[in-house]
Parts: sequence; C-alpha cells; structure tokens
Amino acid sequence: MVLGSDQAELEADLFYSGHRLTKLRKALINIFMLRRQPLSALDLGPLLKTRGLTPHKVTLYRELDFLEDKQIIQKVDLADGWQRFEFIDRPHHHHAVCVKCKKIEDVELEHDNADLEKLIKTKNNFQILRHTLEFFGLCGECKNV
Amino acid sequence: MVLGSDQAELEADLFYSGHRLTKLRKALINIFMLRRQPLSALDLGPLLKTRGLTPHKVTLYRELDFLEDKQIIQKVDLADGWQRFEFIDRPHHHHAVCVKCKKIEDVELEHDNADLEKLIKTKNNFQILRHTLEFFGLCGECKNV
DNA sequence: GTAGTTGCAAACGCTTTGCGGCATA
DNA sequence: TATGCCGCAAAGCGTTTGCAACTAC
Repeated sequence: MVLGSDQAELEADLFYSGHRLTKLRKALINIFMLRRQPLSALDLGPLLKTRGLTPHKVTLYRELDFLEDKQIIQKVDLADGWQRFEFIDRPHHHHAVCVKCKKIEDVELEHDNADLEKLIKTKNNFQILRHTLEFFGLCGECKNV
Repeated sequence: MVLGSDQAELEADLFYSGHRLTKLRKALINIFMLRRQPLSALDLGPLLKTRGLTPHKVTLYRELDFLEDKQIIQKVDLADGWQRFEFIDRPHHHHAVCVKCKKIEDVELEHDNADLEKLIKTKNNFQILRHTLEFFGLCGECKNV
C-alpha cells in the first residue's frame, strides 16, 4: 500500500482495497497518527474508551495485525514482553524508555547509522536488513527526583 | 558476586555462598562459558542431553533464573518472544541475527557507543542506563544462496 | 446479499508458582 | 539430617484460532 500522509488518504486506500472503515479502525488510525508513539493493546483500551469504543481484546489484536499487514503501523520491541505498535509514516528513529515513569521518547541520531551498518557488513560479512536500537534510563523529569 | 574468569572460581564463589554444585548447574555454567552466545531454554535441552542431562523444563527455568541472579548470565532480547541468556563476563557488544538460519554472531562496534549515548543525553536530557542494539539480516553463508 | 468484521470460548506457548519428595553437603 | 534442589501439576499471561453471528456496503 502506498501510504498517504493524512488519515483520509489512508482510509481511501483501505476502502478501495475492499476493506471496511469501521469505527474501531478509524479510531485506531487516528490514535496512532496523533500519538506517534509505541502503544500496546493494553494501552489502547483506555484510549478507545474515551472515544466510546470498548472492543473485545481479540478484535483489538486482530485489528492491530491488520494495520500492521497494511503497513500503517509497525511493531516496536521494547524488551518487556509486550507487543507495541507505532505509526509507520515517519523517518527511522529509536526510542528512549524511562525505566521509572515508562515514558517513551523518540530519539533521532545525528550521523546516519549507515556508519554502523557499514561497519558490521565488512566485519562479519553480514548483510543487514534491519536493526533495533533502544535506550533505557531516566527521563529529564525522573532524573531530578 | 565478584566474577572469576574460569569455571572453578565461579563454582567456588557459589559454593561459599551456600549453594550446591549440581550436575545441571555445572553443565550450564560450562555451556555458557564455552558457547558465549545467547541461548534459550529450548536451545539448552539438546545441549544438556549430549551431556547425559535431561532436566525438567521448570528446573531449567529456575536454574537460569538463579544464574541470572548470581550475575553469571544475563538476558538477551532478540525480539522473538524467547528469553535468551548469555555469559556475562565479557565486554559490551551486540548481536547480528541471521533471519534465515537463525545463527547469532557477535558484533563489536569500532567507535565506542559513548558517542551515541552522549548525543541522546544532550538532545533529550535523558540519562541512559543501558541500551540494546541488535541487527537482523543475512549471514555470510545465507547471503549467497 | 455478500464478504469483511466482531465477540465468545477455547486453545496456545512460554514462563512461573506451590508443594511434596529427593539429594547434596 | 538439614537445607537447597528437583519434578510434577497447575496456573498465569499475552496472544492466537475456530466458529457462528453481525454489519458495512
């Protein structure tokens, strides 16, 4: 699917692919577009409830699977055993997870990590397809408490 | 626990802390020291069997937990839902996971990633305690098939 | 009406816990 | 013999699957 930059375009793409624009689907796309941060199925429950939606857990998992398949969201692994997803239409970046308040900040590296990738390719004769880089520590607020 | 560099020293430390040196415990320490790569409980089954040991799954989990607590092994997260552990007495490094044959190679970066850490600290006012960096792609052998 | 979507129940797979029996020291 | 370790059974927990009912179009 060719990604649009706004929700209307995304929804049009889905519609013309023969999919239905249910309230849940539209709400999820909207939440992921607005929040632009990694969210788990558990996170989404309360967020959907404020919009008057209380989908079954199973439906939520299926919908997340659907949106991932359509390349609207992508998995983010924060090494705590929870599947999280975030909106996919954005430059490659990483995350800084506060171990205290659990806040997740975005991190964009200055020098492109092509540096990293080149190094490994030559050293291990390994062709990199993707990588994960996540930081864990204390955010600005929790650091000073 | 102060880590020794050989198995005898490690075992002595455990012994004087009031722990027993069971066959399983010694075998696991030996396997982790020799292999020096991330291993899951499932990986360990066959490796232990060749040594004549067939511990119960639960025992294995408990023993891994024990060795982690004693800081002999540490968790490695490869984002596939499996808990892996590797020997802890080694410099900080990363992994390159072949998505085809599942082989896991070590990766050591040339420039210390203090560069990375410094960048994030100033940019996000975030104090980094630890980080994860894993690469996924094709190893030298699988690349040419 | 048709096909995509939903909810319920149940299953799944890795991991953890309770507990009585076993074995290391 | 005393404490740590073991195996068995069962539970936990996030996630997945089967299937019938529902609903967007």
